Amino acid sequence: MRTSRYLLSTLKENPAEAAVVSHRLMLRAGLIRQIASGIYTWLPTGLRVLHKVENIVREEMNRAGAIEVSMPVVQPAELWKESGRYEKYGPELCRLKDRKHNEFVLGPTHEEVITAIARREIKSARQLPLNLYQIQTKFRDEIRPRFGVMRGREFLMKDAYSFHIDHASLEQTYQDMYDAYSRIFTRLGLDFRPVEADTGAIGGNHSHEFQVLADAGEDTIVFSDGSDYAANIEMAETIENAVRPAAGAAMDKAATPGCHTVDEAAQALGLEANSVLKSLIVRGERDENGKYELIMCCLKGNQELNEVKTGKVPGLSNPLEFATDEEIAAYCGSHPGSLGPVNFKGRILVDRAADKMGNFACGANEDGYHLINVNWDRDVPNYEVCDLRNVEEGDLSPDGKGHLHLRKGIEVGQVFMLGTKYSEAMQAVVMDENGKSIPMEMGCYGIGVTRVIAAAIEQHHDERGIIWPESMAPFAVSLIAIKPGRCPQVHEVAEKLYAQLEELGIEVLYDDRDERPGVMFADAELIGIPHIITVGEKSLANGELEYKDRRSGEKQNIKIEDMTAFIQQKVKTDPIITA
RNA sequence: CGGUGAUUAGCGCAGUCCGGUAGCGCAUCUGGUUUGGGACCAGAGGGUCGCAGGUUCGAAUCCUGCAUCACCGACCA
Repeated sequence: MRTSRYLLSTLKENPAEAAVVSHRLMLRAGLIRQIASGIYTWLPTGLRVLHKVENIVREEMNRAGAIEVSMPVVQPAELWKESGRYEKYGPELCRLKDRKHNEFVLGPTHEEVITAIARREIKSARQLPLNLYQIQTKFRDEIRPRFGVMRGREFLMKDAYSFHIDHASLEQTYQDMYDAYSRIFTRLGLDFRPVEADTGAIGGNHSHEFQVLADAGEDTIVFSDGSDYAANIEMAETIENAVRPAAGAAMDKAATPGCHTVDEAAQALGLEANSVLKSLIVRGERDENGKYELIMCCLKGNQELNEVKTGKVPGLSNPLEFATDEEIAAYCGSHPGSLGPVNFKGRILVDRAADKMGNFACGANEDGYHLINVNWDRDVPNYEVCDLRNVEEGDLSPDGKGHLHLRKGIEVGQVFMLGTKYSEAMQAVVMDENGKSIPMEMGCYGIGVTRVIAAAIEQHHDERGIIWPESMAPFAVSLIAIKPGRCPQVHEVAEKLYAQLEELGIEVLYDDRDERPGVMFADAELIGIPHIITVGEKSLANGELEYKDRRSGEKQNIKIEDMTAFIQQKVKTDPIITA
């Protein structure tokens, strides 16, 4: 490709709206342009990268035995009503009507469509297992799109769905997909971790996320330094090895006027936050009339409630809902900030770490007062101990091996065992050997193709721009001719080398603009092309060309006649897994 | 959805408090000088000041409403 005939679209200045480095560089390098909040055009350079990622994903999916299909973006609402998600999915599901007032949705995911296909096309258990995938546009009307394509509303996703006669077969395909994902992200040059994950809105009973480690990530992941335990913080657990101290002096009441937070109360009482109990009021499960009870959750004052784990406690609202201040005042007789388990009239859940506290302080259920020297059992006879808190840096690994560490991650893929959630709701059944019709076991497996690109940039950049992993680069080689208009030999050599590289099937961006060298170097480095060849008068005098490695910055001169072989060798270093 | 802020040339911004001929830098075009890391000089083009209404002799500026965008939070494969 000649730069003079291409749309480079690089920006010299930083766009005002971009807060994270990948968003900024994607705009500056001319990969994407925003057309509305969370909705982007992919410019030529960006699209080349997108195709690179797609092709690697496609190769590995095919290798793992999945079959490619393409499903519609616009889907009849009818299917979503059948699965029950038309009501359940919420405002993130974009709904629309056609001219005949029929209801449709923009697909945020494709379980409904694939299940409708499977129940019609799969006629015999002998066709199983079957794994179908597509690489296709999704639309989710996110509350707050941000960070460019990292959390867009319209995005490209590879989604695969597998169908099985039994759970053992599902487990096999789940493992195959897990392995395929590991190969994909390795080939893409990403530093990633598979972690145990919550199943969220998709449902199902077992799931792993593939997280790319990056400070800009929106997820917190937890892993052990003594084993291969790794989990999203939503799921992560720990072992509490503290021992509850013996109860001491009798419970007493202390005035804490104006104290509304744990820290304020602790300071007023002359205690550390970890000696004060944090009491939160949440809603229980709704009954058929929509009524619910209020439940108290107790944590150590310096620890955080984990809403996902708490929502899974039987009898609690899930997703977890907090009580309003009005509900709390009416029920407890005091406001948040003065709440505590002593004489609380409802169900009390105590986090496992908080259960190890003794002689602690807590709210008195009376505005402006706290209780001190409180002890479980003695002062609070009825309570349940559960796992309610977020794990913290340095906590023990739940397998007893090593300690936990927290890092930020970008979720680029997730694999789920769905079980029969959709096949039962939508009657996707096959006959078993006894002639009995049974719902198929299902799995689903997603990769955020557009998000992968942002994640790669978060991990691979410097002050000059993007440094693409070889496998994702929009071009393998940047060929820069210094002032070809002034020196005919430069022009001649550059043109010849360009033709040779093209002939070899190496993707070259040949900067033939006759710009000042600084402009061309800056663009090549901003776009992140891994190999930069410069043709200039200086080294031509010795019969040489200049080579620069974008990643290491190392330069070397190569004889003109050796350059094509040299580059062929360089381009071959793509870390393709041949397993 | 709550909080905060923004919207002026293709991009980045000033001007708004205190109403009076719409500006700066970059980019673009022309001419010249330069020529190995985002050149310099001279000139030119480019604007319904987000939209609608109001106040005023006069509105980018004041008032009202709306829209869009961003950031923080809540939420989220």
